[in-house]
Amino acid sequence: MSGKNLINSCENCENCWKGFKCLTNAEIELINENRYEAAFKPGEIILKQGAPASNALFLAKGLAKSYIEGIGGKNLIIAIFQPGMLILSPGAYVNSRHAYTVSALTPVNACFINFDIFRQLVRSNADFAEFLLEDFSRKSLISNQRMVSLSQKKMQGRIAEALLNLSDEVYRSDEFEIVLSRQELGEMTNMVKESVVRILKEMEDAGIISAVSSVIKIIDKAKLKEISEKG
DNA sequence: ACATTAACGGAGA
DNA sequence: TCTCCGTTAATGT
Repeated sequence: MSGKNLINSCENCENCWKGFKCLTNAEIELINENRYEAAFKPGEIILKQGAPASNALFLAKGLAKSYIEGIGGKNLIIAIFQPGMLILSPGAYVNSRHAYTVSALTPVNACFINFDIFRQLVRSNADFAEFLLEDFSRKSLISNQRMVSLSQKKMQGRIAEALLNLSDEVYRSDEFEIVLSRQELGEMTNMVKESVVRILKEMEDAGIISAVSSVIKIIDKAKLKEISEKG
């Protein structure tokens, strides 16, 4: 960790969580005074599954993955977090433990805010609370949908969905340099890395994508969508 | 339709 | 050096 290039205030943070727009100046000040920003290198653990959840976390810079350390040492990647996103461990309101591990995929800056402060704002500001509810609900919907995909789609469909997701939501481009390894792509789509390699090659041979090491290019997006939807 | 295993070369620590 | 990654092919369920 290093202490370079930290944000000096919430007001001038371009990547602040949109929920903070609901706060009064005094409440923003409260957040700012209780904010602990830290920098992480790729691969470093930001939140550890099972450890006490005493903070709300905001990603100010970089990309991070959340994953559940499952059975037999197998990981399941839950989500990719981007700047501006709230990372509030679902366990925070339930058992005060992190339900999943969050680690940095790129250099990351993250702001920690004491959960008691966060909870205080939820109680005192209804708009803030409602925004949080919407944020949480949206993540829940996505999670449920992913459960269906992982359990009902075949490998091609799962990979297609993951690639479309990365293209549309994370990189916002049809050509991107993926920060995930083939192993991690497998942890996202519930398959072994060998299968990931094989499916990517099949799709490449079919002219749907190009995947040269970490640079992925979507050539036939319509076809990829079809594969994703058909399962 | 998948996982597993083995084998190999390369990158990086 | 050792470990992780990407890749291919053969084999197992």
